[in-house]
Amino acid sequence: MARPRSEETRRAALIAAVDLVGEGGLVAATFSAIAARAGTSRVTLYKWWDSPAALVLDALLEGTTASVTHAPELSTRDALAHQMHALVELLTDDGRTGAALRAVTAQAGSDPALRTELVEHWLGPRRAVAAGLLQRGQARGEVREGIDVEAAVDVLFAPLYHRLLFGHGPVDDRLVDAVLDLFAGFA
Amino acid sequence: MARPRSEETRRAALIAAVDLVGEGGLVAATFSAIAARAGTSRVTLYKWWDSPAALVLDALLEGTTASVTHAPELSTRDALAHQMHALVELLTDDGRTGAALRAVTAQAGSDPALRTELVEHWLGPRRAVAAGLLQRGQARGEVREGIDVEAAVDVLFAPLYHRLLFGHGPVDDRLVDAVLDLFAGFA
Amino acid sequence: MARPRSEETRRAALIAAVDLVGEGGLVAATFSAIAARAGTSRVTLYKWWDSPAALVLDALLEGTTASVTHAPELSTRDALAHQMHALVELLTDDGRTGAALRAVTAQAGSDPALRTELVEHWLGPRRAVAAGLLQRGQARGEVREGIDVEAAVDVLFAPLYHRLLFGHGPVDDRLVDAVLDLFAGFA
Amino acid sequence: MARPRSEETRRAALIAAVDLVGEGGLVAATFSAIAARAGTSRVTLYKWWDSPAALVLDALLEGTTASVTHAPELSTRDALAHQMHALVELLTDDGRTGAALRAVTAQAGSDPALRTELVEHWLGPRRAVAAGLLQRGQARGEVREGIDVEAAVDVLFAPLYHRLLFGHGPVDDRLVDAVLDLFAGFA
DNA sequence: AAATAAGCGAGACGGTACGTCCTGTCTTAGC
DNA sequence: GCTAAGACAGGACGTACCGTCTCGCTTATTT
Repeated sequence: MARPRSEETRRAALIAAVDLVGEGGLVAATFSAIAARAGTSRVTLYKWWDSPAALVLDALLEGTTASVTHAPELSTRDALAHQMHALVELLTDDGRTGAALRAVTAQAGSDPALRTELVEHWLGPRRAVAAGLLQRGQARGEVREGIDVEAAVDVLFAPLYHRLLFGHGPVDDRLVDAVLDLFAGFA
Repeated sequence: MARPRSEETRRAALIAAVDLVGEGGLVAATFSAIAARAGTSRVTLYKWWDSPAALVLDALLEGTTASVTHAPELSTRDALAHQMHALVELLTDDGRTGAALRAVTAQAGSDPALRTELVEHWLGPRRAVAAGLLQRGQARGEVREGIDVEAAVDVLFAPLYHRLLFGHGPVDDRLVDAVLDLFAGFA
Repeated sequence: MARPRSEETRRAALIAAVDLVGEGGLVAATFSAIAARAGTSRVTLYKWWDSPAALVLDALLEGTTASVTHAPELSTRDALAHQMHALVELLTDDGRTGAALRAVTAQAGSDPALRTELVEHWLGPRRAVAAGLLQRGQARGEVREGIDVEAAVDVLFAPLYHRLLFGHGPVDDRLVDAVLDLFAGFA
Repeated sequence: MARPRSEETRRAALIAAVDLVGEGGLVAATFSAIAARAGTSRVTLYKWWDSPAALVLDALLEGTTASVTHAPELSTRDALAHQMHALVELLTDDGRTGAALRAVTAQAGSDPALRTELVEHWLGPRRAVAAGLLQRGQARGEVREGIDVEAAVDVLFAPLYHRLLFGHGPVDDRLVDAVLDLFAGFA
């Protein structure tokens, strides 16, 4: 019995936010700036999102829902490699997504609510996929039984996020191969 | 030929900054708040540091200069374990340092200048030590010859920083052991 | 289609400003102090006034709108005397207005925008009245035809403002009488 | 047993101050700016002057000491006209002096100490000369006996300062003539 | 069809931090 | 003892954004 939320406004906000992050980092993506660019009212943004970072995260999740892939025919190593390469590509592709993810990641360090969201909706699902692959590998005999699966996921993916954040080395396919080469989890 | 910088003021600022980060994250550590707590002038802070994060980093570096250890009698694995455990302890000890490092790390994601400082003065020296251990290990025959040393350092340490940032799992000695167990760099 | 300006806030600012000028001169009437005393936000003041002096001028204009008087039955000399005495009374009455006018007048010397405002909304209307009286006097034959009306207005009123500013002599009714006695404009 | 005050430094400060006032008004003539331009230390300025305005006034007095003229052969009217024209010339000549005087005058409105200085060392001597001329005129029979001499001085000179401050009309020789024409003090 | 309720743009407002400027005081060292 | 150099606390400046608050218009449902 009331007017429904305007989808048009919502999309305009998401696009404006990601654009602004791409141009000037998360600092540039203030509610004021997003509202101005999206042609909406600031109050509307406050109503639907807690912070600019939450808005960017929302955009991020919307833009990359189809990242969970099924490939039963691949070996565990190849499947993991596939997922890692996909992440690398995502982070380095057009810059937009990488910049947005880096911004949100950084902000999460000083915003517990955002961190929870990020872990729950971004990191969690991706970790679950990787953990699933490792467990499937154990069932198949391709992965050692005794390993700490959670730690293994960290060993495989943390280097990528780590370099994304600090920029002390490139995030590329060579890194993925090197990490897999140094991973002692395979049988 | 002029009044020298007040060391007292400087220390008060460092302490106030770290305390504030511990209490309310980097958001709480504004120059205004630091100045108020340290009993100094805001302008003085602007004069000596570029941002609150830079100030916190300064405090961090000052508080942990003696982290580079020599232990030639240890095996490469034990030496690396030692360094990793030391990092874990640092991050979990009183909470202060961990919170500060998390804050600075996060902020580095959206502050290139800070990132440079952080990589140069915090991450760099620690990575150099680890890389040195790995190379010494290669000379000793304890570490495989063909590995990518830089990537190896990432594989070993990134999981710790990763969990520090996202909090999706504990940063403890068990994690260190699990990571070392999954590290395929040893001969 | 938006929240209307708060008249309450506006009045509080005007009162606070005049009070502060009365207590400590225009130096004391900073936007910070006015905001603090009026219980408003500093930013709101910046939004509506260019400077504390402009705010005080606003208050001045608001407080003395009814100064233009009609008295067709008076002679030109008496009408001018009336206006001059009214100004004297205004400047010496409670001290508030005199102090405010002195402050604004002084400030106008180093603030072109304020000077324009002051001339346009304070000095101008009052000069126009006086000039009107003189011209009416010329039509009536009470004032010499050949005089420079603008200069005459200066001769009559400048001494009052001059003494207000420098305080080298009293601004009182005796001065008004003396000035009129020394004015050679009457036929 | 001590180093004497540096005359060189003093002159540099005076020149710098007047220059700065000429360029950007009294607002631009801060102790900081004067010190920087004069190549002296700020503290030295604090030691010798109370405020930038006092410094400018000092320069003003120094530059125009020779303005008191003797001319016994002139009529009272001509002598007064001479003094008034001299003032007009001073205020309009190169702009430097006029700007400085206007600035100091304005500042005097909100600085009692400066006002005292200004009245005592600038306005007072000039008023005394004019008053002296009027009294000499009374002795000679050129000036009416019954007039208020102080008020007369105001009537003659206030219009010049008034226009200088408000800029509502030109300060020129025509004004001087008009004022003298409207002055009813002559016998 | 009208009433109702929420969505929304516009903009005012108090609040807080920003980064800068100047003040007045101080400390140190050179002349 | 004058001076230059510069550190420091303090306070105002003008700006930006935040989060909240009226407003009044628009847009769907729901009686």
